[in-house]
Amino acid sequence: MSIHQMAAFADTATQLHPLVFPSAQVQPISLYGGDSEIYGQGEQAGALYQIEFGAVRLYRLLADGRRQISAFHLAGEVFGFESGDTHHFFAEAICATGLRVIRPAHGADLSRQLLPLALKGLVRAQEHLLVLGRQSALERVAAFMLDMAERQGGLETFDLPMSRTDIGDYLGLTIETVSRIISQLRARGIIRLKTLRTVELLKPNALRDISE
Amino acid sequence: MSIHQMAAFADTATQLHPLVFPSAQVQPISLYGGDSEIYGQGEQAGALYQIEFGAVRLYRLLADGRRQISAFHLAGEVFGFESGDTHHFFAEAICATGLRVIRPAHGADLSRQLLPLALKGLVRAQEHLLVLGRQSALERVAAFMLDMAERQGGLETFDLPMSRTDIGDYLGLTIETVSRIISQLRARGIIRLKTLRTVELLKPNALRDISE
DNA sequence: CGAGATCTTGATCTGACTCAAGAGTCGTGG
DNA sequence: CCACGACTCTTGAGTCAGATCAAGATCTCG
Repeated sequence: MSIHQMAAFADTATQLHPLVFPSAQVQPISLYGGDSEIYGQGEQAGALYQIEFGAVRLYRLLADGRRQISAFHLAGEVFGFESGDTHHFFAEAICATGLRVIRPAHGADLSRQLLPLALKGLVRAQEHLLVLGRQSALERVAAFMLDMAERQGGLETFDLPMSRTDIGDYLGLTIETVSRIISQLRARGIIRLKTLRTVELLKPNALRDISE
Repeated sequence: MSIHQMAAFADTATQLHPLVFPSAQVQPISLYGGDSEIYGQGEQAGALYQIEFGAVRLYRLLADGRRQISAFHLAGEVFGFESGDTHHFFAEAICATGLRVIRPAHGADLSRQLLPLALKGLVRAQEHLLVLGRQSALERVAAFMLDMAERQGGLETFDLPMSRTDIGDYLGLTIETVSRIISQLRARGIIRLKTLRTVELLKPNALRDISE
């Protein structure tokens, strides 16, 4: 999608999962190209971001460049809330992405709205700990495919907006291992790739069996 | 500590980090022996728990028994808040533990008090994702030792209330690997074990170098 | 002091990583 | 519309960190 197409789309975009933020200033949609930074670790926090279209990765880096993506966020989801007043992570658009920026009015109390989001994120992160700590490469990729399918409406065909490198950095695997496992799932007739980034689930239950 | 000693201590225990929960019923301290369940996955949630003394593990299980401890909680900390109305994890006392149970009054809104705790937990969990996804066994154990030391006041000597098995299930390692790494840190003069569960940091900066 | 649990150490194995080519895909410009 | 070039993805061969299997050693507590 070109920047021009993005701008045209943004004009007509509707708020997918409307959030009621009283006494907060909801700005028009900001556009981000692929691989562009939304905020960086250490930056001043404060705004919230709701994804209108596109996808976002949140990640941390080690000094030597090792990267762990802690979460992907898709259309409709909200991110950007922090503990303390600075960001603990990097946020980047994965592909062409439109964000609705919400800047709470000074002194406004959004805890009622944010608590459910924070708790949801906490459960998600803790479940991901189980994947990274205790599951095999095959189990990780299977669980990832199911998660992406469910978050895109549960259809049998869905997109992977992110690269194999991103998937590896999310699952704690190398790009080669991710690729090998995808090939294996393909060879076993469990998934089919319509394109490199479009997956068709042929046997979703086989994936469920694998990921336990 | 026997149950009698626990009871005697509980009578005089003070609330370490008092939380103000208006319109919530704060009950007397409940006592738990080592390895006793506080709540289970799927149980009705609702109460909050503040640790007066002792330590707690939160964990999830896979069908075949693999376990991932998502967090340890020490004296003064609060746990038990959930997304939705059922628990997503198991909570167990690690050793003799006293808990102050807080049951919010029906309809009470604690989001203002809980949001900072949930956000803190979220950052903690996401940082732990980096450890599990991208760090070596040596880096994991080093980071764990530093974390435990800091959370017990930053002294050079601190306790490990949990077993090697617990540490392994928290760090995504086997008990043998944890033991080997501890032996290696000992051989390098970085730590000393006063007892099996009491660690003395001889070179905390060496640990910091290892864990980056 | 003794028995069971917990922890340590050794030997071997293996799943995932690393290094190294190739193949495929996609956007660009002629 | 096609051809080029760069990037992403796949596949193969060899290696290694951590798992597994198997004893021992040490600790704890009755």
